[in-house]
Amino acid sequence: MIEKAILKLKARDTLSAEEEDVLREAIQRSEDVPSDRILVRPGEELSQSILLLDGLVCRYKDMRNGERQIMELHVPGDFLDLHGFLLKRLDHHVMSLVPSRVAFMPHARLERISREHPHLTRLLWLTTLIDAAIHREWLVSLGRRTALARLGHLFCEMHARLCVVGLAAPNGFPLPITQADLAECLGLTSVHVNRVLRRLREEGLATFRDSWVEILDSERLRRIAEFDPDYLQIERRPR
Amino acid sequence: MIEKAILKLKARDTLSAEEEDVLREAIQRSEDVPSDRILVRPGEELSQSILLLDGLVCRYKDMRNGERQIMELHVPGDFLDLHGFLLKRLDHHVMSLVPSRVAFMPHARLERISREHPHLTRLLWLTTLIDAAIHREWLVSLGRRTALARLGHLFCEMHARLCVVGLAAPNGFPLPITQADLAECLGLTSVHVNRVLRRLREEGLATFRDSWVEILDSERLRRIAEFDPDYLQIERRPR
DNA sequence: CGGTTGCTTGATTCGCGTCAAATGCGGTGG
DNA sequence: CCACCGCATTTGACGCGAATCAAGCAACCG
Repeated sequence: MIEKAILKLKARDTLSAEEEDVLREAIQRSEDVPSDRILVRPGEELSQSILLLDGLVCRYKDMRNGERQIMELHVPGDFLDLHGFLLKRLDHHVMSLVPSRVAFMPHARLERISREHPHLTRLLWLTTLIDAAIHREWLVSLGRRTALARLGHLFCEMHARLCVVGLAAPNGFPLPITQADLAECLGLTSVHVNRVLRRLREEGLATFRDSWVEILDSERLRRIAEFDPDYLQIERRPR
Repeated sequence: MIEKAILKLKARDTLSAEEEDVLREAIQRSEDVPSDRILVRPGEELSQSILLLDGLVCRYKDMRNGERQIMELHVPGDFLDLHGFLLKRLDHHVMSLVPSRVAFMPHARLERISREHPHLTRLLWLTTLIDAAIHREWLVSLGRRTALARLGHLFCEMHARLCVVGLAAPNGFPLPITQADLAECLGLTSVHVNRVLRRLREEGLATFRDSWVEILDSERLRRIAEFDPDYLQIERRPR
């Protein structure tokens, strides 16, 4: 059930059989959620964290005028609100973008893991550090990259992350969201995202149709987007 | 020596005398560094983490064309690269913006803390989660706020964070950086930052002169910037 | 089928960038 | 003591990238 989360951890360090068991046992139950379901609201008191088993989920903040900024797209194997274990209240929304499947881990279990399994705790901590690294890379996108590079970078990132959990093809991956959703990730409008997608297509870099991203020229796309996957920490080493 | 770090933790949870001792003992030595000194380079193998005792330090990434994006400003009491404990290599630079004083904590000590002091470990983990929360708020700034609101939000954030460690006045705080540095935080140019600072001044919201930010109308500034301090988690509660 | 949602495209506007030059000021050395 | 320099700040003129406004189209669906 939580195989993708295990894959994600094993891409960063070795995981003992015992640690794997502890994780499996900490999962309480799983549940299907429809599209556009808000899973966590800002300020809500939390007593469990949510693991994404299948689907696509985002975290976002909204502004007074109704605009949104999506801060991360979550793929299967990601914890959606592991930071809620210590923050207790989130500063943002967590929402499904497509019908998804999630599982729950009570904070009491996480607390016990933090007492009894230091190495596993460090690995969980690590996953929140990778989230922060993704935030930082998005900061660079919003602050310094052109719209074309932003889109290209997002495509490269999602491809790399989906590869880790076995959900990407060699040159493409599913991305079942609208152009408006993309705009909310990238700090743009949907109209401009549409124009930039056309340019990516016309220049033979990538296409986005029928909820699928096809990367046509990976080499050139990475160069234009200045994509360097180091920040994703996809490297097995003792942590 | 590490009083400000203690203050920072105590603003989020209670810290036992024993935990405080453990922290003090884990500090190896301290050192003065001049302005503009690079403390950590991306990719460099790390074996210790750095705590900022005094001064001002930033983390940034740079682009091929020489532009920079600053991702966080660090105030005394902050760890500069606690995430390096598990990441082992950073994806960005850490650089002093003014003459500063830092202290070092070997990763071996952190590893031991993670084995022997679960609650203290959770508090250290928490500080990295607060860094991530700051990243998220900056994402909203760069993605959705106007230049005026970005500047206002940064001023509000720095004031709140400096208050925690006792370095702010009721309506102002030291900010010894250039307008060009501000621009690199905010995804703007120094020319535009200059114009927007003028507007903040003319509208009676805030001033920035002689390395000092004076907040003239806190109420209105917060409303314009849509600043809500919840994301900084300045609240004592069990973690 | 009428209504909704997402995509596409054109015309226009505007916030911020770019380029350039002037001003101010602390530091330095003759 | 003053000429000079380097750096940060300030201001103006102009240009560009993305937003805004608006309209048309295709697919889906109850």
